[in-house]
Amino acid sequence: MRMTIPVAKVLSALLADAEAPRYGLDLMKLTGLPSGTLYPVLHRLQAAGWLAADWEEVDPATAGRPARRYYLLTAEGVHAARQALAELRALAPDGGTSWGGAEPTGVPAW
Amino acid sequence: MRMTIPVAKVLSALLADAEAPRYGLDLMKLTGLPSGTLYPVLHRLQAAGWLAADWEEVDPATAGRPARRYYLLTAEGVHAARQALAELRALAPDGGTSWGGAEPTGVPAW
DNA sequence: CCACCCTATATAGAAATCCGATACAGTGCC
DNA sequence: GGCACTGTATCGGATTTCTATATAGGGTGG
Repeated sequence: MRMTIPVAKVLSALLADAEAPRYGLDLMKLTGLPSGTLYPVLHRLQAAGWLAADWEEVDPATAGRPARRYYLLTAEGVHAARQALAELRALAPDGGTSWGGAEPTGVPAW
Repeated sequence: MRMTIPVAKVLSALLADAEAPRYGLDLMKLTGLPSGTLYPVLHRLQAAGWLAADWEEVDPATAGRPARRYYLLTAEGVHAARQALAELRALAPDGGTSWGGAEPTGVPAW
C-alpha cells in the first residue's frame, strides 16, 4: 500500500468517530476528494486487505435513494492506518521538527 | 504547487533548523528520498517561487569534493510551507480527529 | 411525460508524480 | 588503473491523481 495524501485522507476519515462505517459519497464530503480519486483509493485499500465493503441491504424504492456501499477498516487496516498516520504526523512539526538528522551544514558565502 | 508526501518531506527538512540552507545530498539523507524523486521536487519548488538555489563558490580541488547547489526557501516559500504542513498535521490525529464533518451516518445491518 | 436535480457508485483518459536505474565528473586511495 | 565517495541530474516505466463522463433510480415542477 503506497501512502499518498488522498489515501491518508481516506484513512483518517475512516479512523475517526470510533471507526463508524462510511459510504462513498460520505467519504467524498469528509475528505473533499472527487469520486474519480476516491473510488480507486477504496479499491486499492480493499485489494490490500485494509478495507472491507458490503452493500447496504435496502430497497431503493422504499429508501428513496440508491443503495450505499459501506466501507469498514479491517483489524489489519486499523493498525496499518494508525501507523501510517503517525508517520505522517512525524514530518508535520508542531513547534520544531528536529527529527534526528545531521546538524546544519556549512553555510554558503551567499 | 501540488502537495505530495515527498514535497512535504522536503519542505519539512528545509523549515527545520532555523531555515538553514541545504544541498541535494543533504536533503536526500534528511528526507530519505532517492535523487530521482528529490531533484524533480526541488525544480518544481523553484518553478513555484518557493525555493531559491545558488551554486556554492568553491574550488573542487581545494574543497576535495564537487561544488554543492544550495537551496533556501523564499519568504513566500516559508509561509506556504508552514501552511501546507499545518494542513497535513490536521489530518494526522493525535488523539481524536473530529475535524468538522457530518456526524456518523446510519449503520448498516451488517 | 419530460426535463431537471439529487443521491449514489463507478470508469476513461490525460496529466502529473514517483522511484529505480543510469549518467557524469572530480577527489582520494591502493 | 580500478574502486569508493561526494555531488548533481535525467530517463522511462509504473503508479496515482483528477477532470469528465456514464449509469441508474427517486422526487419535483410545468
